Amino acid sequence: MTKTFAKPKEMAELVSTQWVEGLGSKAELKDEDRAGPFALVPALNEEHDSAEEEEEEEEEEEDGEKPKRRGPKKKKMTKARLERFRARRVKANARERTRMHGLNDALDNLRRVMPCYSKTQKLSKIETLRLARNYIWALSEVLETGQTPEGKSFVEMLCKGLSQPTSNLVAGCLQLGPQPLLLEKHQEKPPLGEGPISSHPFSYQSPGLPSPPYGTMEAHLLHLKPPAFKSLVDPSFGSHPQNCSTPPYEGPLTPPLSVSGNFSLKQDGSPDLEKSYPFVAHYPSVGLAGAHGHTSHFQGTVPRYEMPLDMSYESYTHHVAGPGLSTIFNE
DNA sequence: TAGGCCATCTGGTCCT
DNA sequence: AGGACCAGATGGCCTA
Repeated sequence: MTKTFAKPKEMAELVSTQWVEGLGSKAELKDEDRAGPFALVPALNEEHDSAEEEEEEEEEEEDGEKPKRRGPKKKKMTKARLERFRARRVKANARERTRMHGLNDALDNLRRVMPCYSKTQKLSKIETLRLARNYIWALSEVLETGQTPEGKSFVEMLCKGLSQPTSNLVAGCLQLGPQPLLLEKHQEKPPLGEGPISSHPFSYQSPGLPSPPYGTMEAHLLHLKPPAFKSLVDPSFGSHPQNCSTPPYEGPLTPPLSVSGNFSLKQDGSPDLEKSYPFVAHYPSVGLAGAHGHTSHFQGTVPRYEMPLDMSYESYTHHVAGPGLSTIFNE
């Protein structure tokens, strides 16, 4: 990143004060290298060159009649060695940057499949890893028990060990608050296609409810880029021709999963898409709940949008979000 | 202003 | 020898 070199003037000043003694302390080395491109500008290094030349002269003298020093012989930093060292360091730095960028890309891909994802409100690295751990754990529970935990406990599972702001973010994204949920089953389901849109059963927004921290639900939906679960089943997916960095993730951002239960089936075994999951959730503002300006109370009815196992992601998004948004999903 | 987060540089270690 | 990986150090940016 160019961030480090955002202040060329300061960098030039740094460079002008370094490298008087060849390989100096770590701090000196670092400052020099931090100068990056500037270190390679001859004009900035003139005085260092002269210092190095002196060293070379000293080395020549040593070969003469001067008494030899005791102890391990320190290799002098000749101009050539210095240049080799610098070139090596520059290359190593570039590799390290690339490596870290690959790591960050991978982390970003991980963020995208978390239950709450926002380009604008990115989870920190450590919180992403913690949430991922919890998410895996929660999904494993679902697989093992065959039952999806009730909404509140699912959020609790997800938020275990997370910081308060992140917990609030997750709860906000899932439209569940840190307060106990009051479940009611008398609310009417909104008509499919008219009502609120959900890309993820957790990230439902009722009409009149506060927007998710990342903005409107539609804005959130714009992040979605299926092909459905392709990366999970296609071994060839993920090969990257150029370098070892993680390939860009193009799968679904968050696998649909029901808060209220597993994929519900009608009596004939066909997927029941009509069921809704009504509840009233209260979550008053808590200390840090305003991490993303999401501190209000809400009440709502959450439709039970679940993707049946035998349904393609495209059909699912079409069904849930209507033709318009499913076009966005599947473009 | 302190603290959290991040990008980058660096030297050490291990491996090929 | 050179690359990958790692952890420590450092400084910048942002926010409460």
